[in-house]
Amino acid sequence: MEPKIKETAWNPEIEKQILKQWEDSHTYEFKPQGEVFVIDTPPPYPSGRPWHIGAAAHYAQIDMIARTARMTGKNVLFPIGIDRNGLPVEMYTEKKHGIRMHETDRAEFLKLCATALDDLEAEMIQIMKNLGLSGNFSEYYRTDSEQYRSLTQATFIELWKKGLVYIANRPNNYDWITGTTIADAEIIYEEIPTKLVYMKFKIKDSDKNLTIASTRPELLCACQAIIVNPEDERHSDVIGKNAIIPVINREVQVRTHPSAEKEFGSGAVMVCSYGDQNDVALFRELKLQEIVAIGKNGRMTEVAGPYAGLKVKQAREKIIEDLQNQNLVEKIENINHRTPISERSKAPIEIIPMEEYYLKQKESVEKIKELGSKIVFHPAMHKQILMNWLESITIDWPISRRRFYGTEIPIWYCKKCSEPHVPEPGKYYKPWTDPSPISKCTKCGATEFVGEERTFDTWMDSSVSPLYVSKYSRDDEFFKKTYPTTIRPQSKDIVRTWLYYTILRCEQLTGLTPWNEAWIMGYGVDEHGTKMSKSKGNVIDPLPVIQKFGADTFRFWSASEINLGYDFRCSEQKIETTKKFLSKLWNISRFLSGFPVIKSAKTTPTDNWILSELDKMVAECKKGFDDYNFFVPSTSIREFTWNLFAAHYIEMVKGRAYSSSFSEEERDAAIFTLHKVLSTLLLLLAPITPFITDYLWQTLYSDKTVHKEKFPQSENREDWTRFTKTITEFNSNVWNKKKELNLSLKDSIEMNIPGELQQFAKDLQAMHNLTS
RNA sequence: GGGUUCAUAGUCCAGUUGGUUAUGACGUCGCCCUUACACGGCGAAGAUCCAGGGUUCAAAUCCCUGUGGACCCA
Repeated sequence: MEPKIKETAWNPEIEKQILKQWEDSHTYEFKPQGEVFVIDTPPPYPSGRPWHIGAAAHYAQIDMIARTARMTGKNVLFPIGIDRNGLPVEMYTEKKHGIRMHETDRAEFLKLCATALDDLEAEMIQIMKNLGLSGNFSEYYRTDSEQYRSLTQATFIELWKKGLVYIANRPNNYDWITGTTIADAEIIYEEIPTKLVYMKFKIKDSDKNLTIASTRPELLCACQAIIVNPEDERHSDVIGKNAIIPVINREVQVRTHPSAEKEFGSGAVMVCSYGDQNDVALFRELKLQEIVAIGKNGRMTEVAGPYAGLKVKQAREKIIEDLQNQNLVEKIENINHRTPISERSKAPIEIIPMEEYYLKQKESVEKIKELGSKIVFHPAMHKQILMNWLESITIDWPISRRRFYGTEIPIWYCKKCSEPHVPEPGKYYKPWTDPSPISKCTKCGATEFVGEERTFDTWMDSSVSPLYVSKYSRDDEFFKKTYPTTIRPQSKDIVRTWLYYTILRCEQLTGLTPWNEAWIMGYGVDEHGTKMSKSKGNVIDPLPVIQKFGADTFRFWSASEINLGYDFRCSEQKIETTKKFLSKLWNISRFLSGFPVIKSAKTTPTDNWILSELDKMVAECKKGFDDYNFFVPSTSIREFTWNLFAAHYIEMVKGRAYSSSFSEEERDAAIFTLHKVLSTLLLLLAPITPFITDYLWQTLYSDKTVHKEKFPQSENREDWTRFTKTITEFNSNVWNKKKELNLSLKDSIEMNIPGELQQFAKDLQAMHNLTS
């Protein structure tokens, strides 16, 4: 019989035809019936070219989750969305057009942002399609669409009415480059070289000096207390006395507080509004009157006297100079200071009191711990990231931002009495340009309103993604069937933001968990283990890699390289060598395509042996699939296929399958077993490498797609795996012996088959041409 | 300072509840076209399982201490 498969290698070009076939026959259409499985897909952010190869690997794996669920008979909702709100596109647009957002017409600026996003988004969608994602592309959503933003606004209005939103004037993390308040989660810390200035403070009514070391001398004008450690004997004599602030010449009291470290500087610390978070805590605890020394423009305010109007850095230089001129500096040390900076703009953040909207979260912490404890994490260890974060929440969530490209806060203020009003939920509101939907102030009865100009923190949008995909408030029946959703896949760096905020918001709105499972992935790093970044030049563009090697190769690499939850290395060379496995699978199939498919047969010991090994592997794969850890099935399938099935079994039964000196029954048993193993392998590999498996499945076994099939089950066969070691060792011995004697593999040789292997003797004799 | 986590051949990685000679891949080096595959086959070299201590008849595996890295928090 002529082999059905002619080519000697898998051609990734075929992927395009298969993709079209899936699309034309709506292979992955979701029906909200039976057992449903809903994925809260992370909508990727098109922040620039190229898309991160680690992200592409991540989405390939999310698709494996979807396909795994389908192969266990579930109806899978795998939404595809694009996240389009937030700072990065604003910064990208500013740079691209050489403009400043706050100096540009708002409507004009928004248009430029949207255009920039469209281009980047198109490429992303193309990569996702090429990767073979079985998602719902026909209904892909954008977080800046009217429908999405109206949901964000509606959920805000709901929480507002529940009394969970308030305005407060509080010290805020402020990024003066981007001109906006930022949440704790957006702050990163960097070691920055800075001067630690030892300044001399005169003690009032005494000739004593107290030395205080600080990295922020420009905040002297905002100093309201000096603290020393109560156990620090060096300073016990000045406690309770007043010190005179150098240059400023104002008096402040010296107090004791345990947060003053004896080892740092001189042991005495000045408390200013606000040098760092510890200052904020001390002002609150000691009930000090705050002095606002730095303005929103990043310059010193009037209270700084001669330094008013200078930028923080300039003011620092100037005041150090003045201190030195007046002989008030003891010494200056150059140190590396761990400085909080804005994750986005990389500018040092300032702590400035500002009026912002807050969403209450402190009182939800216990409830979220309870929900969190019920969510199954894959891998389990990453639940700890959430729990640690919950432990450290101290303030409510500031949700307002002074930015343009985001969902507008739907509030109108009465022009007369400033009372805020929220409109009815369900529509998309743009208060900065829309006429007020409120006609009369509920407080004073006035009829003129002014719209809010600020937008929400982008996590306000992202945190309702499970509600959006399950059609919350849009389609009750659909929502009932799909919420809580099944699983949230995401990377581990945004557990404390996206994962946490989603649980918070969904709990506040529905009282339920957003999902039952969370699947947490590590980062993709380069081949040496360092983070990829544009500045280092070690970024790998996924598109050419996928075009060169094909999606299946990329996917199998992703599965076999990434151990769930751990960081993984990306190297083109590794991806290239993965291709060899697909080649192996292809050629095994090519060999089998020369034999008819036989549905049942009376198997021989050799057949029973490989079927028993197959059974064992199926059970192992199941464990991996159950945990959505594709490393487990991909590596065990590869090892079985290459090192047992191809290397030993196929070689052992080749003679029998070609039927030179065997009975018809024996021949059929070999052919039956060969097909049995291959078809099982194709089913197991279908979620990982959907293209090649579907092609081979349809060529060899069916006129229907493999992706409507179910996983094979372990058959609890009699265990023959105890022979594996002896068989492989015997084969190795023969090969070695022939090599020693300089014989070709087909030459005959005289060797004894060990007693244990007598039941396999006929196959072994034919395989090695034994004469004994 | 606290937490999570990691440490196994030149490189990457496996090692389930402790049990003979530590898994596989990449790379390297030999030999080989053998009727599925040279994108292949066979073989070889390459590991003080981070260090020290403890538990045990027995430790890569469990416990303690330390060192080094990654990430998070303060």
